[in-house]
Amino acid sequence: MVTIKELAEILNLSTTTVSNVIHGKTKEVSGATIERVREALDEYEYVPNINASNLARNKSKIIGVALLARPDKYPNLLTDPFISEMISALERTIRENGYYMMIYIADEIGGIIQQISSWNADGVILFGLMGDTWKKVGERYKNPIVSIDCFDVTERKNVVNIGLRDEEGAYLAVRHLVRKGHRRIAFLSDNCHGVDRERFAGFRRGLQEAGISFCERDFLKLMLLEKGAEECFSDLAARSEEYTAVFCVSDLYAVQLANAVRARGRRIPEDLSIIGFDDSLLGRLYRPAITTIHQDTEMKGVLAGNILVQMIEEKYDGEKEVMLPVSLVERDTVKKI
Amino acid sequence: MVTIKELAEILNLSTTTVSNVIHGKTKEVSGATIERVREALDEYEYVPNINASNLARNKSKIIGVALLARPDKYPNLLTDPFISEMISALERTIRENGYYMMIYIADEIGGIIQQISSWNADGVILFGLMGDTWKKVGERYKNPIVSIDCFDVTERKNVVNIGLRDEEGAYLAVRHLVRKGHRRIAFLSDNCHGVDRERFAGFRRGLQEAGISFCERDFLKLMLLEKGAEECFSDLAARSEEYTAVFCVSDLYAVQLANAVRARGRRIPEDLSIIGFDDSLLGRLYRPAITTIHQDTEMKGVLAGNILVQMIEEKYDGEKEVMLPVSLVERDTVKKI
DNA sequence: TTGAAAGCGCTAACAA
DNA sequence: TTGTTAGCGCTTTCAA
Repeated sequence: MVTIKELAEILNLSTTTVSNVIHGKTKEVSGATIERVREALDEYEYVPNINASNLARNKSKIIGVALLARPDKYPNLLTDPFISEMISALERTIRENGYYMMIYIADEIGGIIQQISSWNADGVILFGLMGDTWKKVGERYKNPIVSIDCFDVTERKNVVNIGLRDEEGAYLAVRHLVRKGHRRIAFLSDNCHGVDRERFAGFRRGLQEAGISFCERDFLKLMLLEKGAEECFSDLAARSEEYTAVFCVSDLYAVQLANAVRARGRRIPEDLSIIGFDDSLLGRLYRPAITTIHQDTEMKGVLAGNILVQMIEEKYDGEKEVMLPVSLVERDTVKKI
Repeated sequence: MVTIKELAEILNLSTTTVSNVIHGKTKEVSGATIERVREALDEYEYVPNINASNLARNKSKIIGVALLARPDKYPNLLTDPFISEMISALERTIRENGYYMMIYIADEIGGIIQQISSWNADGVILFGLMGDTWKKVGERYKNPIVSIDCFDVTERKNVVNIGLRDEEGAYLAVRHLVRKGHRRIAFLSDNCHGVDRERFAGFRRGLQEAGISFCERDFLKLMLLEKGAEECFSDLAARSEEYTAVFCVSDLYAVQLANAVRARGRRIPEDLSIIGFDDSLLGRLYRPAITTIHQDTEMKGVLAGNILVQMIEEKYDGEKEVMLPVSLVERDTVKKI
């Protein structure tokens, strides 16, 4: 692989000149020289060494995408339809902006920051953080950050959060169920933090508005870590028989619950109504198609990518927090009773 | 961020010594010095600059994962359940081996090689190449390559392919259908290259063995690019009425076909039997669960990652081609007639 | 057991 | 319009 220096020698030019035409800074280069350099670049198949460039510029063109893997979730994070839809959009956006994506997955944020700093990533997209994890990041990483679905965002400059009206989404779901005549409604999730806390709040508000009381057992909690997914859902399917409807915090869960319920010989939605969240590919393709709260997952990725690039290039002047809208998508898993 | 040089000054040592203890080359360093350096590393929160290290070592610890995006497929490659399962396994394997994954997606291989060379990736995983695309890569990229599902692999050293008994898989599928009494069987795919060519061959062999003739119209060809997915599948669902069973080259397609068929008021498997390929999450969660040809997608990713790392570290002494087995998974979309 | 110094390939301030 | 040169932070050979 030729280097700029070698090229310069071959052409009897300085590295500066060669470097300049490579980068299109040709205002002060004569047409003839440009031509000569271009030809040589082509002939010798010059390929820039990004590491060297990064080192010299103290930039990297890398956008780190950090996913916090909660061990109680599925081990294959990228397999989750919601995550993969978002990552896919993110990847495309990053690439189209001329940056490179590097994915970091770990179960604690410290290691991630380490690696991101090591690579000198120009910016970071953070996903799945919750609580005070924030502080650690803010202290140790000084480049722009876009977080997705985070809360309690710090006041730090250079941090933008892309969120969703989670509370409203869950509220809409419950309201829909209530309007369809349901009053015995359960909430299904694996935790009560982050977005799920918001969704739970919206769920409660929906019940309250309808004058329905809530007690702890109405929270169908998934213990994915302790038992397998299979058993978990089977247990909850049994418990769900006390209800006429259950609100699930994701389409993935909705589908799995539906299967477990059907495995017990009950029908969806005749015997149990189910409503999901996300409007992911899985829920759309499943039959009966999952009634759900739509969020524009792709938009989340695109926005996150674009905003981060703008921040990196110091062109961003939008809000510190962007809240994406939600909407109800009526499909086939909610029955009027 | 402290640098090694600064640390060396602070400690009144040379950069060599500091670097040595950082890398555990402590055979020739006194215990006291080791202690002092370690403490300083900690106190000043030293973070290595990987770019500088890469430049000096002429290595990168980057494994490039190149996906060729065929424009006639879905735009969001990572959204395909099969791809995302594999990438997920790959990511984990790469990470566990101490490497970093960089994804490159493009619709032509030239650009991908460029970028991979630019980053000086230690090795590459190639996915979805077909035909002579191979040659280009072999000529221009000299580090180890692991390809997944490729054919006509070059004789070049340093190239290993992870394949699948695709032909056998399709054959098993057809044999299963035949044993269940089916004789009017269609083949559904979007193309006839790469793995799909093999699967088609296995399909033909299965028919032949059963003394069933094949004519061109039995190839249900998806034209995803020209029309939307919706319309495509709707068309093919109509055409499928001439058959009692169709073999789909992926579970994703199987599910979509099933939906289109059901949208026409026909039932699966009562009116049409469907068999898929991959055994992906989607097919497992769908109801009726898709009868399919299992391939160990996760294993593909894990193997690809591990073998590539071994090649990079010059420890690989296995075959140039690894063929993973397939098996039939009977679920609920094939009826005996 | 420790250190000096060259060099990895590129950028950019400055000089000519 | 073009060239000189000093880094960027780290590794590694060779010398002390």
